[in-house]
Amino acid sequence: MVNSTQYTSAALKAELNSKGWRMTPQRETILKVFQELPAGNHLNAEELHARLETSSGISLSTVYRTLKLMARMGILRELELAEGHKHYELNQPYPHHHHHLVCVKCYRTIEFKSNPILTIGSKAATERGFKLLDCQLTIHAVCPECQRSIVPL
Amino acid sequence: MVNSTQYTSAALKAELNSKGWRMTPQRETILKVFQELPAGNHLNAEELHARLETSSGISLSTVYRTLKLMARMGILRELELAEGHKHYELNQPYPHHHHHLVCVKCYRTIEFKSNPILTIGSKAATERGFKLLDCQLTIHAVCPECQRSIVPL
DNA sequence: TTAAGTGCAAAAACTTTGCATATTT
DNA sequence: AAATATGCAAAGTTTTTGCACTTAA
Repeated sequence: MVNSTQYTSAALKAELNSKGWRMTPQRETILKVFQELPAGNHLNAEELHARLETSSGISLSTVYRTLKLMARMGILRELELAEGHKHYELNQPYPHHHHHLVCVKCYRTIEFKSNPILTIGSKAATERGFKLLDCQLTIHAVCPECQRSIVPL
Repeated sequence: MVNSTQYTSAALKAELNSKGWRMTPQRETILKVFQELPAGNHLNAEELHARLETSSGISLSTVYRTLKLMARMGILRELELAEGHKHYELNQPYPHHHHHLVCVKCYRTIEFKSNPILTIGSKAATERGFKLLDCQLTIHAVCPECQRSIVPL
């Protein structure tokens, strides 16, 4: 378990309460799933729901509501890597913060880090008075394998 | 009309043909719509279809198919700025290439440029053998106005 | 000619919402 | 006690697909 200490459920509760929202077992469980997710993994709503269903019976509605809430709070990052559905991962601070290189054909995804980008992104936001939540470079490209294949689309 | 000379329909035809695909009036028309779109504008499938419907009667299916095709060819950029639907814009080279700063609450979007990011992105792709199609930094943040409002979500 | 592209309508996939009930604060 | 959150089922959006017909190469 690599990332489990980043963001405690107490911190989540505090942040929720400061805005008049509430901590619930569902939200705590969902946070935990993301914290225990191995680096480089992402989940969409359906996948998260599948993991939760067995143990806790959290509904799909709540999954969607929680993902949106946490993304807007800056706790989760919304990734648009593959077709059709958003994926989510923990929004981690500096040493773990990373970007994505995605093959538009096979959707293979590679993570990479870059401090300069983080710096440029923060500056772009703050100098316009925006409060930064997330800063992600997404590179769309064709991977070496797919460059060779003549497969269409 | 600022960008009309960037990418001719002849160039599109050549690129399509090189892969066994075909130029069609629909594809030509859609390219033209994007070329004539004022800087800073984006269209989703529905909006593009609405513009086409009046004159040319291009179907929604074709709109979706064409957007996906052109995005994967690197001609269009797929943007994930607001809720629920993708937006598209021309994927423009260097002097026009830009990134997006988006308010997660009101979805106000600001474009900004950065050469260093383009450089870092190209390098990240090519040093892994990927052929670069697009490189976009998306910054999620809260705009000054929305920081003041206590409106939830 | 013949393989790719289009339009249509139907289906699929994804996400949101209304409402009664349960829970935090 | 009051207001937020949840679960369920239903509805809403967005996107894809099958198929017969058309058209570019």
